[in-house]
Amino acid sequence: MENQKVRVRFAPSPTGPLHIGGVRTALYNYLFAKKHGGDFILRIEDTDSQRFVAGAEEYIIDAFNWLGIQFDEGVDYTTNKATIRQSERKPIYKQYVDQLLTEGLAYIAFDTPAELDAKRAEIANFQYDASIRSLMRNSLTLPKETVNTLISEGNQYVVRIKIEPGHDIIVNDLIRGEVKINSSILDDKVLFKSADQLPTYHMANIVDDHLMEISHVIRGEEWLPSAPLHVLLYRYLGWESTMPKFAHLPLLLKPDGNGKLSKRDGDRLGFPVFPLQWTEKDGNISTGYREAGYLPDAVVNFLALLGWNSGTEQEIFSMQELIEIFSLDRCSKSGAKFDFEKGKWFNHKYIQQKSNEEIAALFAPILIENGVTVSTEKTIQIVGMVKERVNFVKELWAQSSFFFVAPTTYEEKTVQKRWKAETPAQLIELIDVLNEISDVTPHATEEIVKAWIAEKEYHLGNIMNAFRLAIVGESKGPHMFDITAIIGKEETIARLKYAIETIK
RNA sequence: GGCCCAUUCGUCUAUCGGUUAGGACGCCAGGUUUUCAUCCUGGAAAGAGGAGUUCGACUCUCCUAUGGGCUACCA
Repeated sequence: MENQKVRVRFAPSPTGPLHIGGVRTALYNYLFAKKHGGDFILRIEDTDSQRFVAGAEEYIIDAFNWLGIQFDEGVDYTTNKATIRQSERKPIYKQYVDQLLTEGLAYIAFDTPAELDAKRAEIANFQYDASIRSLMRNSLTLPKETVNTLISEGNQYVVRIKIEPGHDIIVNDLIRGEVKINSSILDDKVLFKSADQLPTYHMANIVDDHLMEISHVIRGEEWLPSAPLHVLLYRYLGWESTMPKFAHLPLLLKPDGNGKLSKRDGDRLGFPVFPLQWTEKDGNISTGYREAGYLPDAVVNFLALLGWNSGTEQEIFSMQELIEIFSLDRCSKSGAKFDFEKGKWFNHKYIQQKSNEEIAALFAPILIENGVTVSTEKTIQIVGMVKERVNFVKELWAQSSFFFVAPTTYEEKTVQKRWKAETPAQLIELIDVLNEISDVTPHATEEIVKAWIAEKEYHLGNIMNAFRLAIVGESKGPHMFDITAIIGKEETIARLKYAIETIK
């Protein structure tokens, strides 16, 4: 048992796009598995036929592909389809439900939703426990013949776990330590529904984790309250000695206010909560980290540090470094508010870290979108000049559009500040100076222009800022002579002439 | 309402009884940049409250408060 191979799973329900909190849970599972040379498994928990959403499963696999998180089992990467679905394992669960039934550890209940609602209204703090079940219509209160008759007549029923009250159940959590709960506050949870012949989450989850030899269950804190039930199920099924170890992760919280992070927060606060874009049935589109311009490794890094830290002051980690250094005992216990600003910073860092070639390749489609045709070589060069000023690849356009498109208007504030009465005459002189230059490299041009400014005793700042305004249209951008070298002498002069004519 | 979990700068966090309570994001200031941004330097900024235990508590215990989760024939 102690030397058992590490096998962990990510077990989403295909009820919609994968939430960023789910991504983090999966990431921690992945890091833990890889750290220990174990397996990471995808299992689709589609036991709720009502809430199934088409496309969700594909979305989940696409998202992890984008993030660079690979499953060892549960995905067929030639077709990009999930291979383990609970909805396809009905007979397996049924077998164990029957086992519990014959051993008297579970029972059949015929209560209708209406009957249950009535009881809830009647009894404060209603829970379906030892005292209540004696008042309800189930195989514990009804004669055996009646039960059989009800079933054969086609009445729907559920199977409930039979919980004995009055004893403590201990859950040993790797992150939280020992959590003790008294069985009296647990209710007889539904394990199986006759209507669709499917188990509920709890039953399917325990059976699958056991059968798949899962060693560690790493999941969100929202599962902590049902962990005692799960321990009980392992016990009832006779699997307690090989029960996986539990680790309940803190939740991702809203950046403002209270509550856990939800899809609506993204819409409301203007940041993605999904890895990839998702289009709903009604056509509503929720943006994703990918579409927002995030680099997948930046997202991974950012998420890894939301609820875990290395204990060092390092903050930038590659996936490989994370795998080496990750450990569950450095996970924090309290929920983490989602800080979108820090996410931007991570992306900025990752953009700087990448080569100009890589960033240029991501920028190329944006150039095409803007109707610009330019060589790869030049794109790489320009990216090198402006990438340090952006957080996202798409911001590169605003920082570099003047390389491709001449300004037709000029920022008013800068005109006021930089365009003096003598400026037009000086720039006409500058055109003459530039015309004489044969070596247009940044350095050579700079030498000559500066020599002219010095000779005429002009104010360097005044000339250069007016020059920049004419070429860029505003007061921003890289070194002036780097810009002129890229756009060329003809274009530089044309822009100067246009500015002289246009700016009054 | 009941049960469970949590609580260090605005945010993410370090600290595993003895520290000037450290780092990062963000913010502010200065520097670099002939511009803008980047970058560099500096600054403001925290132990929820109250009882214990201890020579000594951010750290251990209890109470309170606050936040979060669960309380479905959802997962």
